[in-house]
Amino acid sequence: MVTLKHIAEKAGFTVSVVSRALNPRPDRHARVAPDTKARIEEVARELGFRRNRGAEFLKRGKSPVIQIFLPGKAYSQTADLMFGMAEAAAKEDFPLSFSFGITENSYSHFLQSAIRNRSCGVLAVQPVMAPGFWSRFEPAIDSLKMLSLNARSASPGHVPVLSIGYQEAGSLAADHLVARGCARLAVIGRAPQRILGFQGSARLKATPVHCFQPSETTALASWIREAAKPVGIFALTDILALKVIRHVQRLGLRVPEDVRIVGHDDSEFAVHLDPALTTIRQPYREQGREAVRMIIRMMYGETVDSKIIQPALIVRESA
Amino acid sequence: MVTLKHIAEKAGFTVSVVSRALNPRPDRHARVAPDTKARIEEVARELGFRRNRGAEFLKRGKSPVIQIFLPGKAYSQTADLMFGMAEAAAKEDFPLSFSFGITENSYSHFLQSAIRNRSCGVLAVQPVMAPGFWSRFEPAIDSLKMLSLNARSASPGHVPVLSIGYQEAGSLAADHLVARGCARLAVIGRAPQRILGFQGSARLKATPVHCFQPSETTALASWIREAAKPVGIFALTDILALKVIRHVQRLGLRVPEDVRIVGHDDSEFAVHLDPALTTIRQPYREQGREAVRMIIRMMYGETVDSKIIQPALIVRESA
DNA sequence: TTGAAAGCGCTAACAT
DNA sequence: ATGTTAGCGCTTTCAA
Repeated sequence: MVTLKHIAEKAGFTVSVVSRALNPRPDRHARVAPDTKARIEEVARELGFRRNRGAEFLKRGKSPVIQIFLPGKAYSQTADLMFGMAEAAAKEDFPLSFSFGITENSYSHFLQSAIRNRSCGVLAVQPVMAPGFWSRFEPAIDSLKMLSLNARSASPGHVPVLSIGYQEAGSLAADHLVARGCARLAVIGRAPQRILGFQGSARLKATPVHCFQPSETTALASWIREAAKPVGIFALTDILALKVIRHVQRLGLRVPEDVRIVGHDDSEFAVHLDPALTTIRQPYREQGREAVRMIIRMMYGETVDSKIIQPALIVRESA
Repeated sequence: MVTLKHIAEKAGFTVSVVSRALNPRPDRHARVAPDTKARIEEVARELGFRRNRGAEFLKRGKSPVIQIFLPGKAYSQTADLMFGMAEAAAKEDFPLSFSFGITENSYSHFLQSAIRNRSCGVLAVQPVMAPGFWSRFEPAIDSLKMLSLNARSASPGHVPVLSIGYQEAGSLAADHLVARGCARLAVIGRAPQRILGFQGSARLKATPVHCFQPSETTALASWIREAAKPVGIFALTDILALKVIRHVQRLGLRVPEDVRIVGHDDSEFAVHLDPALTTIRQPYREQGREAVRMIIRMMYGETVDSKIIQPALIVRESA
């Protein structure tokens, strides 16, 4: 429980000097001598000082708590995101508060609560919102530092976006399947961006793409039977891939000889399937870490740029 | 951003009275008149007041942040736990800080950090610790309110434990398999408590149990071939169950007619297997919620009792 | 039963 | 470049 006061006493300065020396964003009008700064930092290290974030932000009329809004459904992905966020936040002693929801309404509640709690850092996987949504929150919303994750709707003013490369995922899948000799491609599932990326890359290779809904497994089966082998399928989740593999094997066809399958998510079970699933791993954990790092910078007044984190293709046996 | 001050002004009292009226744990020496309390609570509700936890605990020389230590590995379960904790904490405006680790050493780091941060609430899935571990933290550890989750090692003094019913899980599996006519039972995987519960219940029904390591799939296969049908298998994770189903089907046997299989975890993919997996669902999410509720009570000085939360058998097609 | 006042750890004017 | 001071929102003596 070492405070600025302890450091001040030991180093022979006042608390304000110590505060300035250790402040992550020193005011240009409040400098300390280099020697002083070095000395104070040394003492702080010796004593194992960790700044009390609550007190720091209390003084600023704010809360250090980073408020986070996530979809309460998609399991492993959300979990990964949370893991990453928790890691990065713990490192800097920033507390977290998670809320879950998928509707515009629950998001609205969340924002109100963030404003009431004087939180200045907000991380959100935003639901699809009606136009005019943001006007409800003016002008309080401007006091919030926000970072949007995988944005689908427009955000107010200049809210930066940290995205996962969904289009790129589709692209990777198509390129891989074509490279493995598939002249006929299909995609099953609902995920506009991934489909877009898949179609885009397939078009470049002049390869036709058929799209199927998750429920259209029989339609997919007959398409598979008729198409020239080998055929390539991009399943938009690993669960779908699991189902497709089962169907293909029931049809008496072989994976990957006749049908090559790429999944998406790199779920825990993917490696245990037979054949082991080739799939796309999204760096959710890294996205979580980066999101927290970015929002912390924003909480200290920096501006950050939007960016996209790229996925990786994990090649196993199914394609 | 409504504070005690706003309420005080509107209700016509001083801040101290408002504080006492709204305090979750009012001192017996600091009562307010029932009318006053009612009036103040009304105003607080009207204004949508939410207590600033940071300031509240700052005054007490503590931090409101609940520090949480979890194994960084087992995915879906840990995620569920986190979901539950996050839900309960958000409801009461308590911030969270998660740390991940599995070694004694990382746990030691975590505790030191919790002490340094003046956190009074600690939730931990404790690793296995050497005897004498706790003496390193005396007497600072006593200032921490701790709740242990699924404890395996002893904790200092009277640290309560909130457990998952692992033994009960084994019990449920054995009872179900016997009720479904299995006269021969096996268990595959590593999880002492679940195995104990399984064996215990099987013994009561005078049914023999064979134990297999996760790697001993061939040994399991030959055991299956020779045993009188139907045979019952308890797979200690759903992933193992997936593998066993595959092996059984390759042997030309049918699930569940010849071999009945019960998994554990109720993973996302369990329902999509063929046949759909009968499995045991552990209430991790509820455990997370309850853990946070308990630790909050402890942070306010209440004492809580250890307890066990019971799992449920989800009957599908495989047994 | 209520009010006045001090102070938790920290930051940010303002003064020196 | 450093010191002094006030105050963030809240709890908690101490007095009335």
